[in-house]
Amino acid sequence: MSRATRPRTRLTRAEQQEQTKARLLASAAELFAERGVNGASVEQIAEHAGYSRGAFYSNFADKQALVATLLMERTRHEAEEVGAIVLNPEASFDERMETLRAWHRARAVHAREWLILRTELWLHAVRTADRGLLDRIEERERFARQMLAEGIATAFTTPGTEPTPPDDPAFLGLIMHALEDGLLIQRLIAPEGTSDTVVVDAVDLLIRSWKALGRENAGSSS
Amino acid sequence: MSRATRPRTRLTRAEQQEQTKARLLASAAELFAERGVNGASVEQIAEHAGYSRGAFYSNFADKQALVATLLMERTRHEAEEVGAIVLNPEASFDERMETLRAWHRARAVHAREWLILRTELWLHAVRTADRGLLDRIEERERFARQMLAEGIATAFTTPGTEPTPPDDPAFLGLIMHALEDGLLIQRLIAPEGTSDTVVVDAVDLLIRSWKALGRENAGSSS
DNA sequence: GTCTATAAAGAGATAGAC
DNA sequence: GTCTATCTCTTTATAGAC
Repeated sequence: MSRATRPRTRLTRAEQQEQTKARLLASAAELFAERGVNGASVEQIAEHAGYSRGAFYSNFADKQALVATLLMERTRHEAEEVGAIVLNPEASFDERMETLRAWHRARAVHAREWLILRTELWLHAVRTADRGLLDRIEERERFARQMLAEGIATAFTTPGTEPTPPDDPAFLGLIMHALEDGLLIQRLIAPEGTSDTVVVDAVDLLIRSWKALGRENAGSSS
Repeated sequence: MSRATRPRTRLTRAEQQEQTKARLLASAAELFAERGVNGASVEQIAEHAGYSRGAFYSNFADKQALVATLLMERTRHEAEEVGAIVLNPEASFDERMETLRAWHRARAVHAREWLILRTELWLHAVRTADRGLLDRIEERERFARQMLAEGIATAFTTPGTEPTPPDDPAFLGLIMHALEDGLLIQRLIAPEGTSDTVVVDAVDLLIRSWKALGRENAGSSS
């Protein structure tokens, strides 16, 4: 059995298949961003990953299965990373926010591709009305909103200045999250007037504005 | 000549062709929203409009030409309508805003389809890197931002309360516009926590927040 | 101006060799 | 597990009838 002769230098069967699967997924992500889910054929995905159509079909039942896997993998991966940062109990709020900003900066390199891919995927999920896909997406969006809501709530309590946000934190988190995506889209399709710091600039302005409104509300009610 | 016998009751040749073209465009808009630009075939578009493939190709050079026409037609139409409302010199600011809100309410019925179609079209333009299409889209976005910027600026001068918005009106307009789209997307893919008045609620909160911040800035600088 | 028929290319998916 | 060959269906686009 040739497998026993080199147990470490080469990948095991299972590892190699995982590698093939991962390469196909990465290839699909690239091509989906570039040509859309419908615009990228199975042959192109396989070839771009260095395989043939046969390899594709021995790793995924069909094209739809690959789309589902890609969406779930990316969503879970992202949620885990952001979750690990934001929920880290050993870091202060400021430290966590700084780490999160760094994470966003690192991601910004592929912001365009990631935004297009994400858009392509939700569009695909909405169109196919696939409940499994839609549930995953919904979960991701709720998670993002909630993280932002908690961050905002913390921003209002930490400095010991104003005790009350001017509205439900969940609503403020929703606004922040929606704004981020909206700004990234604007930056993609109408870049004029959008610096590369628009998102953080906008977030900063909103926090300051809400603090001002919070102070006014507190003042008038006391 | 049978044409001369009923000069009014039936459409002229040119009118009929315009009607065919319009029907094909409407059909394409529906199917694009439903299945994506790549997912809707020429045959499906033609058949759904009540024609055959032949009729399609005698009205459009190819599929790409239809996409371009659709995008330009919708963009121009929308800009004209909104422009006519917002730039109406005979109406007061409040009247114009009320008319605009009514326009948005009327559109809300097809909000889902319109959002998906718009997303599908910008995605298609970005992917094909078609400069003509991209320029049209960019124009539309700039126009929307500018209208909002003017509306916000007016909101700060009309009541005679605070003279200065807390930031460049163009930036505030960008935020409002991005936020609108972002919220509509959130409402589509993760409706939980988004009432059917989220957009107007968010806009209202932001205006109030910016006014509060503007008052603070004015107070501290005087 | 619109329809029917058809050409030519590309898609998804399967079967069998290795 | 991956490749090559192949089947079948759909696609875009054109040509010629009416």
